[in-house]
Amino acid sequence: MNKVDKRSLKESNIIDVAEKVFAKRGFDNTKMEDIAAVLGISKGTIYFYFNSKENLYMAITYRAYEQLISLFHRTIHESKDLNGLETVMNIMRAFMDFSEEHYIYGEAMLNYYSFVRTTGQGAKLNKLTEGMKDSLYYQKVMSIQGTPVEITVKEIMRGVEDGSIRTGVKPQMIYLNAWALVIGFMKLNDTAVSKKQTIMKINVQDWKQYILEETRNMIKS
Amino acid sequence: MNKVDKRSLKESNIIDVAEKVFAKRGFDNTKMEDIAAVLGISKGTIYFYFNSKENLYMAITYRAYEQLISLFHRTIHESKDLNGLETVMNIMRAFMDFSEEHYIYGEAMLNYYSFVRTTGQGAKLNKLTEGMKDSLYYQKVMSIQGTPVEITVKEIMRGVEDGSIRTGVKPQMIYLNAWALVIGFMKLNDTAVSKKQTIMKINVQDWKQYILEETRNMIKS
Amino acid sequence: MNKVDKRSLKESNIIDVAEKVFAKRGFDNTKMEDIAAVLGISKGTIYFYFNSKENLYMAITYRAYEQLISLFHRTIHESKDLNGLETVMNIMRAFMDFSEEHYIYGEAMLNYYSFVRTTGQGAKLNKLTEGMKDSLYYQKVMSIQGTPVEITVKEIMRGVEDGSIRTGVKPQMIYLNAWALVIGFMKLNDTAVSKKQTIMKINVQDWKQYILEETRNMIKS
Amino acid sequence: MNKVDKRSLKESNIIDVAEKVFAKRGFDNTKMEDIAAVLGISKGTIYFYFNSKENLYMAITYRAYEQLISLFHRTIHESKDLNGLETVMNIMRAFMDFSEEHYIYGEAMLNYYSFVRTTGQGAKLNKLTEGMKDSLYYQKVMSIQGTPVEITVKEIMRGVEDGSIRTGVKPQMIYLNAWALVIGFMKLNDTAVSKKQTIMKINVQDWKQYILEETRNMIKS
DNA sequence: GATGAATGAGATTTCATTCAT
DNA sequence: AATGAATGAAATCTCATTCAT
Repeated sequence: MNKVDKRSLKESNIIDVAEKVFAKRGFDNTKMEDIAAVLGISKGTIYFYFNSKENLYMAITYRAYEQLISLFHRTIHESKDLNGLETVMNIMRAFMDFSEEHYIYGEAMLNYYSFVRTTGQGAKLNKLTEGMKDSLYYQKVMSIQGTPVEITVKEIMRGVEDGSIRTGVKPQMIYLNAWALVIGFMKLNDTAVSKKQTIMKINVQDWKQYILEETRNMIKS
Repeated sequence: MNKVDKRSLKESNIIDVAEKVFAKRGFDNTKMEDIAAVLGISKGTIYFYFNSKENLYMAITYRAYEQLISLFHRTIHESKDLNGLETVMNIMRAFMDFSEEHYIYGEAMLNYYSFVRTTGQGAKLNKLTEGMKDSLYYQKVMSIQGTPVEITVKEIMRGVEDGSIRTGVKPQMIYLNAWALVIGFMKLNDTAVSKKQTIMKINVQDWKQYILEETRNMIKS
Repeated sequence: MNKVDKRSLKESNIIDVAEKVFAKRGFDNTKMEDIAAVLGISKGTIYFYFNSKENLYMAITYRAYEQLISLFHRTIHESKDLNGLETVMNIMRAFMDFSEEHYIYGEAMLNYYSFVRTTGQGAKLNKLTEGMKDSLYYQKVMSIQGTPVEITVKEIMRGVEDGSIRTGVKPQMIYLNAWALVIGFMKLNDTAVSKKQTIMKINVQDWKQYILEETRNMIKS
Repeated sequence: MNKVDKRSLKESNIIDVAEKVFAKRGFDNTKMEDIAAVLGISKGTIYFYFNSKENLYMAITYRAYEQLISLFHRTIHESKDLNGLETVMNIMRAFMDFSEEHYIYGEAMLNYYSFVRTTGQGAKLNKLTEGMKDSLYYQKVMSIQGTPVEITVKEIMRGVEDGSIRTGVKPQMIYLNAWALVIGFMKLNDTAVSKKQTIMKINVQDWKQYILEETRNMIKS
């Protein structure tokens, strides 16, 4: 294994662990020490690979986007024989599963999105600070952050063209709404800690099913 | 003014300010000092009225629920001549406006809900710690936290009875879904900091309108 | 004793100690902890009074200038019956004694001077950083830092007028030269640590005497 | 090129760069990494050639003395037809130019001198620690550190003998005084960073001239 | 009731140095 | 010889909380 591979393998290992620890304790309540301890290495080593806690978090964010994008691509590929509506529904189902499985990814992407949208307000409102913008990972995320919408919007438009999705609603609106639903589902379900099966006496899987069905009704032509 | 009134007036003043400061900077990034400074009093005084930062936050949470409940009651009262569907839609609209106006309340209620639901998992994901459960405000919130669902569910059932709302979906499911949508709207819109008018090229008010319309379609009979 | 007095007394106590510790170990090698330990208080308390290590150092610098100025004033006052030359010589002798007694003051003033003169070069070359400029003490020092030269120059001019000091050399040049000599004397003698009586087989007090005599020869008319 | 030559060439390269970096940022603010980066090599390599940061600094100190000595020798050689006074003045001028050109050398020599003179006081005022004394470079510097004085003193004595320099002042005193002036000039001018032309409204080159003239007056017979 | 001084337990980050390869 | 990953011992600074007055 060459140096580059070795390095990125190690980085990857660190992210693997950091992900879990951040997911369990939250960003502010996680100490670099905690992550290092789980890894069995020293704090210094983490700083050798990532230059700050924020940057490490940003690396996770990058991975979140990468994985989401690849998930979307895979889903689209697998749905290539289906019409636009079915494809979009498959994407949304995949998105929900993804959020359930990787709470931290959902969080990270939301965080990034808010940060970018509200930045320049001065203070440190987010876990992210202005200085973050110089980080390499920040840049990398910036470059791919728009992809999920783009590719989904494309499928929505395909659905409109093939007549499976209704006209009159902007594709972005559909995406936004779906994302909001995923976020609300994730937050109320709080998949970070609990694997509780019910919420307000409603079975979580039933709810998920309901969300998908209603979304379908909402967008189908 | 008697002692009790004087005390609760002062408490109220502190909450007023704390609310704004927490809303602007977030819980972790807000120092007790910051709040004291805005109030023009000393940190010690805040501790005299509230015993900890968490408890102060819990007081805000309590107020959030109080206000939401009173808003729901008021809305129901004003809709007493309308059918169930219209009433429920008015409640939801009120909820969305409320979240837009008081981001921190939305946050606080969500936080509380997650905490209660996931507690005992050992994690300190939430801002709230186990010790919090002994707090007076925690107890107070506990006692009213179920009210918004309850009264909304009642209206949904009225709608089912009067034929304006479709049958076959549990009222709780409807509430849950609406709440999820409100949360997603609030988080993506991030009304804490920005007053941006658009998001992903979508006009925020249009989106709100769309959410309400679609929710109506989803639940009407 | 009122609050203000109490506070400034405490500040003064801290400076007293910090001065000695910085003098003994140097700025970089002194930990805030060291100073706190000698004072028998906690680090936090020092940060309560001074906001940073740099600012504490700046407070010492301010005191250095204050004391030097008051020394110069006192010397001038005591020399009011003497001619300009004698007065200037008394000032210089006082300056040398001052540097011998308070090495750290000499250092601090030199540091400040260099910082101001060379600032804007970007990097952290000095113990002082750019951020320092916002510090209250920095401002205070800025406002009095020119005084020693000014009042000395005035006496030099008096000497020129009363015929005791030669013409043809700018008063600032005389001051600069004297200061350089004081610095060189201080640095080679290194009065921070040693109380050695000789240097290169030369008796330190003889050397001091020599410096003063030669300076007199240099400037007398 | 044999091994020894190759090694010392490499060492020399490292010193070349280290010199500049230390000069620009100061000892404490310079990281080994910085030096390695400029050299385009790894930190490990620097440690292969020098055993510690201090030792590297000591190597610079050694070079400083070497170069100063060779400069003095050269100057004396070139002044062999002049009398003692002129020779001594040429030495001093050379010394001043040297300090202006290589601030770090002036610093390093002063540092070493202070360290040797004040050592055993327990303090860690200096950049140098007690452990340093075992270093090879420390020993090497020790062996030549007295040379500049010695050879200058010899010229001063020649001046006394040929009648160009006044009697009654110990040659060491003259050297000490000149060195002090060079140090003061260097520190106030702070030639490490600024190339400012004036200081306190005095033109730096005029001041240098003044220092030399006055020194001449001080020592000539 | 109110103040603000004091605390102390961290948290992030830095960096000289070591060492396996 | 050279590398660069890894360490670990600090050091600065923060802030919720306490408490004497």
